[in-house]
Amino acid sequence: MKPASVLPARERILLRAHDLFYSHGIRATGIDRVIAESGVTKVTFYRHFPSKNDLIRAYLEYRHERWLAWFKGSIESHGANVMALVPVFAEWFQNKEFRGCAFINTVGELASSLPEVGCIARRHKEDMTAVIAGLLPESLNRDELASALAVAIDGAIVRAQYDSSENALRSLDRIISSMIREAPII
Amino acid sequence: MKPASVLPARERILLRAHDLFYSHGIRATGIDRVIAESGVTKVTFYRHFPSKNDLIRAYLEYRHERWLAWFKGSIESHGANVMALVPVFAEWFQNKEFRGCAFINTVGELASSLPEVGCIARRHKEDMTAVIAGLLPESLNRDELASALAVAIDGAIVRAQYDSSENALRSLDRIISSMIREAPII
DNA sequence: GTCATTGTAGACAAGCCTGTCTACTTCGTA
DNA sequence: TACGAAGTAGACAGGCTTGTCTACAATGAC
Repeated sequence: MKPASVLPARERILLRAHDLFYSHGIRATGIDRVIAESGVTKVTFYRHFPSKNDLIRAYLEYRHERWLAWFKGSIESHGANVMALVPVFAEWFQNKEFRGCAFINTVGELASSLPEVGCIARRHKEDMTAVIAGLLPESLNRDELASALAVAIDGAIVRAQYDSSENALRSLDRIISSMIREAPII
Repeated sequence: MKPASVLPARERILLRAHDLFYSHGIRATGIDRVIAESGVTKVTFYRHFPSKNDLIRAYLEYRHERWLAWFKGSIESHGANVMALVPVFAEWFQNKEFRGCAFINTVGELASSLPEVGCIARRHKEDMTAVIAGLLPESLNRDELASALAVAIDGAIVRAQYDSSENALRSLDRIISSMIREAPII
Protein backbone atom coordinates (compact mmCIF):
# COMPACT_ATOMS: atom_id res chain seq x y z
CA MET A 1 0.00 0.00 0.00
CA LYS A 2 1.41 3.35 -1.05
CA PRO A 3 0.85 6.47 1.02
CA ALA A 4 -1.92 8.44 -0.62
CA SER A 5 -0.34 11.81 0.18
CA VAL A 6 2.50 13.38 -1.72
CA LEU A 7 4.73 14.44 1.14
CA PRO A 8 7.07 12.04 2.95
CA ALA A 9 5.97 10.90 6.39
CA ARG A 10 8.23 13.17 8.44
CA GLU A 11 6.94 16.32 6.80
CA ARG A 12 3.33 15.25 7.05
CA ILE A 13 3.80 14.65 10.77
CA LEU A 14 5.56 17.97 11.29
CA LEU A 15 2.97 19.99 9.38
CA ARG A 16 0.08 18.43 11.23
CA ALA A 17 1.82 18.76 14.60
CA HIS A 18 2.48 22.40 13.83
CA ASP A 19 -1.16 23.19 13.16
CA LEU A 20 -2.44 21.24 16.16
CA PHE A 21 0.20 22.48 18.62
CA TYR A 22 -0.20 26.07 17.51
CA SER A 23 -3.96 26.17 17.54
CA HIS A 24 -4.82 23.98 20.54
CA GLY A 25 -1.65 24.03 22.63
CA ILE A 26 0.98 21.35 23.09
CA ARG A 27 -0.26 19.56 26.19
CA ALA A 28 -3.79 19.59 24.82
CA THR A 29 -2.66 17.73 21.71
CA GLY A 30 -2.07 14.02 22.15
CA ILE A 31 0.47 12.12 20.08
CA ASP A 32 -2.30 9.76 18.97
CA ARG A 33 -4.13 12.61 17.32
CA VAL A 34 -1.05 13.82 15.45
CA ILE A 35 -0.46 10.24 14.28
CA ALA A 36 -4.03 9.67 13.16
CA GLU A 37 -4.36 13.01 11.35
CA SER A 38 -1.04 12.85 9.57
CA GLY A 39 -1.97 9.45 8.13
CA VAL A 40 0.98 7.58 9.58
CA THR A 41 1.36 4.66 11.96
CA LYS A 42 2.84 4.60 15.43
CA VAL A 43 6.00 2.81 14.37
CA THR A 44 6.66 5.32 11.59
CA PHE A 45 6.01 8.20 13.94
CA TYR A 46 8.29 6.93 16.70
CA ARG A 47 11.03 6.16 14.20
CA HIS A 48 11.13 9.85 13.27
CA PHE A 49 10.44 11.31 16.71
CA PRO A 50 11.48 9.00 19.57
CA SER A 51 9.52 11.06 22.10
CA LYS A 52 6.99 13.86 22.21
CA ASN A 53 9.71 16.25 23.36
CA ASP A 54 11.60 15.57 20.13
CA LEU A 55 8.49 16.50 18.18
CA ILE A 56 8.10 19.68 20.24
CA ARG A 57 11.68 20.72 19.46
CA ALA A 58 11.17 20.01 15.75
CA TYR A 59 7.90 21.97 15.84
CA LEU A 60 9.58 25.03 17.33
CA GLU A 61 12.45 24.89 14.85
CA TYR A 62 10.07 24.58 11.93
CA ARG A 63 7.87 27.35 13.28
CA HIS A 64 10.88 29.62 13.70
CA GLU A 65 11.97 29.25 10.08
CA ARG A 66 8.47 29.55 8.70
CA TRP A 67 7.55 32.60 10.76
CA LEU A 68 10.79 34.45 10.11
CA ALA A 69 10.52 33.84 6.37
CA TRP A 70 6.99 35.25 6.42
CA PHE A 71 8.13 38.20 8.57
CA LYS A 72 10.97 39.18 6.22
CA GLY A 73 8.74 38.82 3.19
CA SER A 74 5.94 40.86 4.69
CA ILE A 75 8.32 43.65 5.69
CA GLU A 76 9.68 43.80 2.14
CA SER A 77 6.20 43.97 0.71
CA HIS A 78 5.29 46.85 3.03
CA GLY A 79 8.25 49.04 2.16
CA ALA A 80 11.08 47.79 4.42
CA ASN A 81 10.71 50.84 6.63
CA VAL A 82 10.31 50.87 10.40
CA MET A 83 6.75 52.16 9.99
CA ALA A 84 6.00 49.03 7.96
CA LEU A 85 5.89 47.13 11.25
CA VAL A 86 2.32 48.15 12.01
CA PRO A 87 0.78 46.88 8.73
CA VAL A 88 3.00 43.77 8.94
CA PHE A 89 1.57 42.82 12.30
CA ALA A 90 -1.90 43.87 11.20
CA GLU A 91 -1.60 41.30 8.44
CA TRP A 92 -0.69 38.59 10.95
CA PHE A 93 -3.27 39.50 13.60
CA GLN A 94 -6.07 39.45 11.06
CA ASN A 95 -5.20 36.00 9.84
CA LYS A 96 -7.92 33.66 11.09
CA GLU A 97 -5.33 31.13 12.30
CA PHE A 98 -3.67 33.74 14.54
CA ARG A 99 -3.31 32.55 18.09
CA GLY A 100 -0.40 34.60 19.40
CA CYS A 101 3.30 33.86 19.34
CA ALA A 102 4.05 30.14 19.35
CA PHE A 103 7.18 30.75 21.44
CA ILE A 104 5.56 32.92 24.07
CA ASN A 105 2.71 30.40 24.36
CA THR A 106 5.10 27.48 24.67
CA VAL A 107 7.19 29.20 27.33
CA GLY A 108 4.04 29.84 29.34
CA GLU A 109 2.89 26.27 28.94
CA LEU A 110 6.10 24.26 29.25
CA ALA A 111 8.96 26.33 30.65
CA SER A 112 8.78 24.61 34.02
CA SER A 113 8.85 21.08 32.59
CA LEU A 114 11.07 21.65 29.52
CA PRO A 115 13.37 24.54 30.44
CA GLU A 116 15.17 24.68 27.08
CA VAL A 117 12.14 26.32 25.48
CA GLY A 118 13.30 29.50 27.22
CA CYS A 119 16.54 29.48 25.20
CA ILE A 120 14.69 28.59 22.01
CA ALA A 121 12.29 31.50 22.50
CA ARG A 122 15.16 33.88 23.25
CA ARG A 123 16.95 32.91 20.04
CA HIS A 124 13.76 33.34 18.06
CA LYS A 125 13.31 36.85 19.38
CA GLU A 126 16.97 37.68 18.81
CA ASP A 127 16.51 36.87 15.14
CA MET A 128 13.31 38.91 15.00
CA THR A 129 15.12 41.79 16.71
CA ALA A 130 17.98 41.62 14.19
CA VAL A 131 15.50 42.02 11.34
CA ILE A 132 14.00 45.06 13.09
CA ALA A 133 17.45 46.56 13.67
CA GLY A 134 18.00 46.31 9.91
CA LEU A 135 15.15 48.78 9.42
CA LEU A 136 16.75 51.43 11.63
CA PRO A 137 19.43 53.95 10.72
CA GLU A 138 22.84 53.04 12.02
CA SER A 139 23.52 54.80 15.30
CA LEU A 140 24.99 54.24 18.71
CA ASN A 141 21.76 52.99 20.20
CA ARG A 142 20.28 51.12 17.26
CA ASP A 143 20.38 47.74 18.97
CA GLU A 144 18.84 49.07 22.14
CA LEU A 145 16.08 50.71 20.17
CA ALA A 146 15.43 47.49 18.27
CA SER A 147 15.20 45.60 21.57
CA ALA A 148 12.67 48.06 22.94
CA LEU A 149 10.61 47.78 19.75
CA ALA A 150 10.74 43.99 20.06
CA VAL A 151 9.37 44.23 23.59
CA ALA A 152 6.55 46.48 22.38
CA ILE A 153 5.81 43.99 19.62
CA ASP A 154 5.65 41.12 22.12
CA GLY A 155 3.16 43.18 24.08
CA ALA A 156 1.06 43.85 20.99
CA ILE A 157 1.07 40.16 20.06
CA VAL A 158 -0.28 39.02 23.43
CA ARG A 159 -2.72 41.91 23.50
CA ALA A 160 -4.11 40.89 20.11
CA GLN A 161 -4.64 37.42 21.56
CA TYR A 162 -7.19 38.43 24.19
CA ASP A 163 -8.33 41.85 22.99
CA SER A 164 -9.11 43.30 19.59
CA SER A 165 -6.28 43.53 17.10
CA GLU A 166 -7.25 47.18 16.57
CA ASN A 167 -6.44 48.05 20.18
CA ALA A 168 -3.17 46.16 19.98
CA LEU A 169 -2.16 47.90 16.77
CA ARG A 170 -3.14 51.37 17.95
CA SER A 171 -0.91 50.98 21.00
CA LEU A 172 1.92 49.55 18.93
CA ASP A 173 1.66 52.44 16.52
CA ARG A 174 1.84 54.98 19.34
CA ILE A 175 4.87 53.34 20.86
CA ILE A 176 6.78 53.04 17.62
CA SER A 177 5.98 56.63 16.66
CA SER A 178 7.16 57.95 20.02
CA MET A 179 10.38 56.03 19.91
CA ILE A 180 11.52 56.73 16.39
CA ARG A 181 10.57 60.39 16.59
CA GLU A 182 12.74 60.77 19.63
CA ALA A 183 15.54 58.41 18.65
CA PRO A 184 17.78 60.84 16.71
CA ILE A 185 17.81 63.27 19.65
CA ILE A 186 19.43 60.89 22.12
CA MET B 1 -10.37 14.00 63.36
CA LYS B 2 -9.83 17.72 63.15
CA PRO B 3 -8.04 19.29 60.24
CA ALA B 4 -4.50 20.05 61.33
CA SER B 5 -4.32 23.32 59.39
CA VAL B 6 -5.86 26.57 60.45
CA LEU B 7 -7.52 27.61 57.19
CA PRO B 8 -10.89 26.27 56.06
CA ALA B 9 -10.82 23.70 53.27
CA ARG B 10 -11.86 25.99 50.44
CA GLU B 11 -9.05 28.45 51.07
CA ARG B 12 -6.45 25.72 51.47
CA ILE B 13 -7.50 24.28 48.11
CA LEU B 14 -7.46 27.67 46.42
CA LEU B 15 -4.07 28.65 47.78
CA ARG B 16 -2.47 25.38 46.79
CA ALA B 17 -4.12 25.42 43.37
CA HIS B 18 -2.85 28.94 42.88
CA ASP B 19 0.75 28.03 43.55
CA LEU B 20 0.64 24.86 41.45
CA PHE B 21 -1.26 26.36 38.52
CA TYR B 22 0.92 29.45 38.44
CA SER B 23 4.25 27.69 38.69
CA HIS B 24 3.66 24.53 36.64
CA GLY B 25 0.74 25.44 34.40
CA ILE B 26 -2.88 24.41 34.59
CA ARG B 27 -2.95 21.35 32.34
CA ALA B 28 0.26 20.10 33.93
CA THR B 29 -1.37 20.14 37.35
CA GLY B 30 -3.71 17.25 38.11
CA ILE B 31 -6.65 17.62 40.45
CA ASP B 32 -5.32 14.70 42.48
CA ARG B 33 -2.19 16.65 43.28
CA VAL B 34 -4.11 19.74 44.37
CA ILE B 35 -6.25 17.51 46.58
CA ALA B 36 -3.32 15.65 48.13
CA GLU B 37 -1.26 18.79 48.79
CA SER B 38 -4.08 20.84 50.24
CA GLY B 39 -4.79 18.08 52.76
CA VAL B 40 -8.39 17.57 51.77
CA THR B 41 -10.36 14.62 50.43
CA LYS B 42 -11.99 14.18 47.07
CA VAL B 43 -15.50 14.61 48.39
CA THR B 44 -14.58 17.85 50.12
CA PHE B 45 -12.84 19.12 47.04
CA TYR B 46 -15.71 18.32 44.69
CA ARG B 47 -18.23 19.86 47.09
CA HIS B 48 -16.43 23.19 46.72
CA PHE B 49 -15.44 22.92 43.06
CA PRO B 50 -17.71 20.64 41.03
CA SER B 51 -15.24 20.55 38.15
CA LYS B 52 -11.68 21.53 37.34
CA ASN B 53 -12.98 24.44 35.26
CA ASP B 54 -14.66 25.85 38.36
CA LEU B 55 -11.33 25.70 40.14
CA ILE B 56 -9.63 27.42 37.21
CA ARG B 57 -12.17 30.25 37.32
CA ALA B 58 -11.73 30.63 41.09
CA TYR B 59 -7.95 30.59 40.66
CA LEU B 60 -8.05 33.42 38.12
CA GLU B 61 -10.40 35.49 40.25
CA TYR B 62 -8.22 35.02 43.32
CA ARG B 63 -5.09 35.76 41.33
CA HIS B 64 -6.64 38.95 39.96
CA GLU B 65 -7.46 40.32 43.39
CA ARG B 66 -4.16 39.32 44.91
CA TRP B 67 -2.05 40.68 42.05
CA LEU B 68 -3.92 43.95 41.80
CA ALA B 69 -3.65 44.53 45.55
CA TRP B 70 0.09 43.95 45.35
CA PHE B 71 0.35 46.23 42.30
CA LYS B 72 -1.45 49.13 43.95
CA GLY B 73 0.58 48.72 47.11
CA SER B 74 3.87 48.57 45.29
CA ILE B 75 3.06 51.68 43.25
CA GLU B 76 2.26 53.58 46.43
CA SER B 77 5.51 52.48 48.02
CA HIS B 78 7.48 53.66 44.99
CA GLY B 79 6.04 57.14 44.85
CA ALA B 80 2.79 56.78 42.89
CA ASN B 81 4.38 58.37 39.86
CA VAL B 82 4.42 56.99 36.32
CA MET B 83 8.17 56.47 36.61
CA ALA B 84 7.49 54.20 39.59
CA LEU B 85 6.38 51.54 37.09
CA VAL B 86 9.92 50.40 36.37
CA PRO B 87 10.92 49.67 39.98
CA VAL B 88 7.48 48.15 40.60
CA PHE B 89 7.97 45.59 37.85
CA ALA B 90 11.61 45.11 38.85
CA GLU B 91 10.32 44.05 42.25
CA TRP B 92 8.01 41.50 40.66
CA PHE B 93 10.46 40.13 38.08
CA GLN B 94 13.09 39.55 40.72
CA ASN B 95 10.77 37.54 42.91
CA LYS B 96 11.88 33.93 42.71
CA GLU B 97 8.31 32.73 42.17
CA PHE B 98 7.94 34.96 39.09
CA ARG B 99 6.75 33.01 36.06
CA GLY B 100 5.09 35.69 33.94
CA CYS B 101 1.51 36.91 33.93
CA ALA B 102 -0.96 34.23 35.04
CA PHE B 103 -3.55 35.58 32.61
CA ILE B 104 -1.31 35.72 29.56
CA ASN B 105 -0.10 32.20 30.34
CA THR B 106 -3.63 30.90 30.78
CA VAL B 107 -4.83 32.46 27.54
CA GLY B 108 -1.95 30.80 25.73
CA GLU B 109 -2.65 27.47 27.34
CA LEU B 110 -6.45 27.30 27.42
CA ALA B 111 -8.06 29.92 25.19
CA SER B 112 -9.02 27.35 22.56
CA SER B 113 -10.67 24.98 25.04
CA LEU B 114 -12.05 27.50 27.57
CA PRO B 115 -12.73 30.68 25.58
CA GLU B 116 -13.95 32.72 28.56
CA VAL B 117 -10.37 33.10 29.80
CA GLY B 118 -9.98 35.69 27.05
CA CYS B 119 -12.63 37.89 28.68
CA ILE B 120 -11.17 37.29 32.13
CA ALA B 121 -7.73 38.33 30.93
CA ARG B 122 -9.12 41.43 29.22
CA ARG B 123 -10.88 42.54 32.39
CA HIS B 124 -7.72 41.97 34.41
CA LYS B 125 -5.74 44.18 32.06
CA GLU B 126 -8.49 46.80 32.04
CA ASP B 127 -8.16 47.09 35.80
CA MET B 128 -4.38 47.26 35.55
CA THR B 129 -4.70 49.93 32.86
CA ALA B 130 -7.06 51.97 35.04
CA VAL B 131 -4.46 52.01 37.82
CA ILE B 132 -1.84 53.19 35.34
CA ALA B 133 -4.17 55.91 34.02
CA GLY B 134 -4.45 57.17 37.60
CA LEU B 135 -0.73 57.97 37.50
CA LEU B 136 -1.03 60.17 34.44
CA PRO B 137 -2.08 63.84 34.28
CA GLU B 138 -5.58 64.32 33.04
CA SER B 139 -5.58 65.01 29.34
CA LEU B 140 -7.43 64.20 26.16
CA ASN B 141 -5.37 61.15 25.44
CA ARG B 142 -4.75 59.84 28.94
CA ASP B 143 -6.60 56.59 28.38
CA GLU B 144 -4.90 55.90 25.09
CA LEU B 145 -1.51 56.54 26.65
CA ALA B 146 -2.35 54.22 29.54
CA SER B 147 -3.35 51.51 27.05
CA ALA B 148 -0.08 51.86 25.19
CA LEU B 149 1.85 51.65 28.46
CA ALA B 150 -0.12 48.53 29.37
CA VAL B 151 0.89 46.92 26.07
CA ALA B 152 4.53 47.78 26.73
CA ILE B 153 4.20 46.27 30.20
CA ASP B 154 2.74 43.07 28.77
CA GLY B 155 5.74 42.90 26.48
CA ALA B 156 8.15 43.43 29.35
CA ILE B 157 6.44 40.72 31.41
CA VAL B 158 6.79 38.06 28.72
CA ARG B 159 10.30 39.22 27.93
CA ALA B 160 11.30 38.79 31.58
CA GLN B 161 9.95 35.24 31.36
CA TYR B 162 12.43 33.98 28.79
CA ASP B 163 15.19 36.61 28.92
CA SER B 164 16.87 38.51 31.73
CA SER B 165 14.73 40.85 33.77
CA GLU B 166 17.40 43.53 33.17
CA ASN B 167 16.79 43.47 29.42
CA ALA B 168 13.05 43.58 29.93
CA LEU B 169 13.29 46.51 32.34
CA ARG B 170 15.73 48.49 30.19
CA SER B 171 13.33 48.27 27.25
CA LEU B 172 10.35 49.14 29.41
CA ASP B 173 12.19 52.14 30.80
CA ARG B 174 13.01 53.40 27.32
CA ILE B 175 9.44 53.05 26.13
CA ILE B 176 7.91 54.78 29.14
CA SER B 177 10.43 57.61 28.96
CA SER B 178 9.74 58.19 25.27
CA MET B 179 6.03 58.21 25.72
CA ILE B 180 5.66 60.46 28.72
CA ARG B 181 8.24 62.92 27.44
CA GLU B 182 6.25 63.33 24.29
CA ALA B 183 2.79 63.08 25.78
CA PRO B 184 2.19 66.76 26.75
CA ILE B 185 3.05 67.91 23.23
CA ILE B 186 0.29 65.99 21.51
C1' DG C 1 20.58 -9.74 -5.52
C1' DT C 2 21.10 -8.31 -1.02
C1' DC C 3 20.06 -5.38 2.64
C1' DA C 4 19.07 -1.11 5.12
C1' DT C 5 15.43 2.25 5.22
C1' DT C 6 10.93 3.43 5.39
C1' DG C 7 6.56 2.22 5.36
C1' DT C 8 1.96 -0.66 6.78
C1' DA C 9 -1.87 -2.42 10.77
C1' DG C 10 -3.04 -2.69 15.21
C1' DA C 11 -2.65 -4.99 20.00
C1' DC C 12 -0.82 -3.94 24.38
C1' DA C 13 1.26 -1.99 28.90
C1' DA C 14 1.24 1.03 32.60
C1' DG C 15 0.12 5.16 34.37
C1' DC C 16 -2.43 9.46 34.94
C1' DC C 17 -6.73 12.09 34.20
C1' DT C 18 -11.38 13.70 35.96
C1' DG C 19 -15.13 12.59 38.43
C1' DT C 20 -18.50 9.34 41.37
C1' DC C 21 -19.53 6.51 45.08
C1' DT C 22 -20.37 4.37 49.91
C1' DA C 23 -20.12 4.92 54.65
C1' DC C 24 -18.95 7.42 58.69
C1' DT C 25 -17.77 11.89 61.84
C1' DT C 26 -17.74 16.56 63.72
C1' DC C 27 -19.59 21.03 64.50
C1' DG C 28 -22.56 25.07 64.87
C1' DT C 29 -27.02 26.72 65.24
C1' DA C 30 -32.09 27.07 65.33
C1' DT D 1 -31.87 18.11 70.61
C1' DA D 2 -32.24 17.71 65.94
C1' DC D 3 -30.42 18.72 61.59
C1' DG D 4 -27.76 20.56 57.82
C1' DA D 5 -23.19 21.75 56.44
C1' DA D 6 -18.71 20.39 56.09
C1' DG D 7 -15.39 17.16 57.12
C1' DT D 8 -12.96 12.12 56.96
C1' DA D 9 -10.88 7.59 54.06
C1' DG D 10 -10.37 5.41 50.06
C1' DA D 11 -12.26 2.24 46.28
C1' DC D 12 -13.71 2.55 41.62
C1' DA D 13 -14.95 3.70 36.62
C1' DG D 14 -13.75 4.91 32.14
C1' DG D 15 -11.10 7.35 29.21
C1' DC D 16 -6.87 9.38 27.55
C1' DT D 17 -1.60 9.52 27.78
C1' DT D 18 3.01 8.08 26.05
C1' DG D 19 5.49 4.57 24.37
C1' DT D 20 6.63 -0.70 22.98
C1' DC D 21 5.87 -4.69 20.44
C1' DT D 22 5.05 -8.33 16.65
C1' DA D 23 4.77 -9.25 11.93
C1' DC D 24 4.90 -7.95 7.26
C1' DA D 25 5.58 -5.02 2.53
C1' DA D 26 7.75 -1.80 -0.68
C1' DT D 27 11.73 0.83 -2.24
C1' DG D 28 16.20 2.14 -3.60
C1' DA D 29 21.34 1.92 -3.43
C1' DC D 30 25.43 -0.67 -3.84
